Amino acid sequence: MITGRLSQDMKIVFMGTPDFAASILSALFDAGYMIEAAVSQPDKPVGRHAELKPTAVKMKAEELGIPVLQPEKASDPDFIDKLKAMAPDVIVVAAYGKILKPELLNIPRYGCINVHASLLPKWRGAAPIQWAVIAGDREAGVTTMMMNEGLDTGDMLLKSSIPVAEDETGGSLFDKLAELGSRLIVDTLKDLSDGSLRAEKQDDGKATYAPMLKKEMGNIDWNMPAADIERLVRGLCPWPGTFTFSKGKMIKIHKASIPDEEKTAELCKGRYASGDVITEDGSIYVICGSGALRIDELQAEGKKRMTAGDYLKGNNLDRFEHER
RNA sequence: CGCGGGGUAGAGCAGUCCGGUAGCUCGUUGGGCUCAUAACCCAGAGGUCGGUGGUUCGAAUCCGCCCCCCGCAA
Repeated sequence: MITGRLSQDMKIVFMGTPDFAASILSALFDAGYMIEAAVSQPDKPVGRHAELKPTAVKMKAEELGIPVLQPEKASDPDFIDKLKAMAPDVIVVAAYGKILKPELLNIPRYGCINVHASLLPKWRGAAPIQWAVIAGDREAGVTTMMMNEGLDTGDMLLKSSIPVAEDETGGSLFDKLAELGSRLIVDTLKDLSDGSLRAEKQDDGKATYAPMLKKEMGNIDWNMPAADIERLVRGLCPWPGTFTFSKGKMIKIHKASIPDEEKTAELCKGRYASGDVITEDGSIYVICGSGALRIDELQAEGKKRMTAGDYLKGNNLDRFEHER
């Protein structure tokens, strides 16, 4: 493994917040880059007793001995001054979570490079990974780009893709893309120092958007086709999760699958309405707008996650509702 | 001090309000029936009822404190 001296001498400032970003930071460190500072969102109260929890990037940076900055606003004058004083050659941004102004984008000599977890221009925005799963994309990937003022609209540098597995979840794809992105950013910086990097404009006409995930998105509408619901369950797993209601109580759906055609035909033969539940032999089947869904793992209020079989040993179900 | 649910047999639950032999379903063990079975029938094993202190003749149950798990909200 040969890393050019020039690249190792590049001064980098990193900006990012969640796990995905922490992986990227880790990769840069392992590749031997000088990281002047890691910028992350302020700690937020999290958990059952509203304790302050450091971001994934902050924890990783502290572990690696990299100074951490957590400005309330990325446009904060003091913060901008500090960045300027560091005189970074490049700023690497991964899921930082805030729009960056030109004032900041123009600080580094080579500009700001973003690692985005989609094959741009597809899935611009906050939650590209989950949307790829929800939409049933056959392939997903990561793209590095030169940042501009828009939302993931910058010129693309390198791109890398992988197939989406049949049983892919938001979480599993997240892990794969974090790995892929880690390699891609290192390659990108290497090409940058080689001078072999070429930027390519995005085709705005083909752009799609991946808006931030909201809890409410996980409220299952049983009138939807079973296949769509199954993808939604996978895409929103493990966060924010999908759920439904039974007898006024919320039930989380952790894992679901599509029964084979024979089973589906048998289930849909009866006079059932969307949301009706059929239980047999330790399995839970729900009638959907079209087809039926088998619930494999679920969780009742105040209870732990369990298999359908375990749940049925002490509970019964007749219907799932869209509202409490 | 954000709101709330829960901890009872290997698993999932009931019983707690109104103290009085610890129960259900599944699993498990042995036996039976059957051409056969994951099906059916019979029998059995398996619990210091999260911990601890108190009230009581008597506590899973009532009261105090502690530990652990989980949902909501942020």
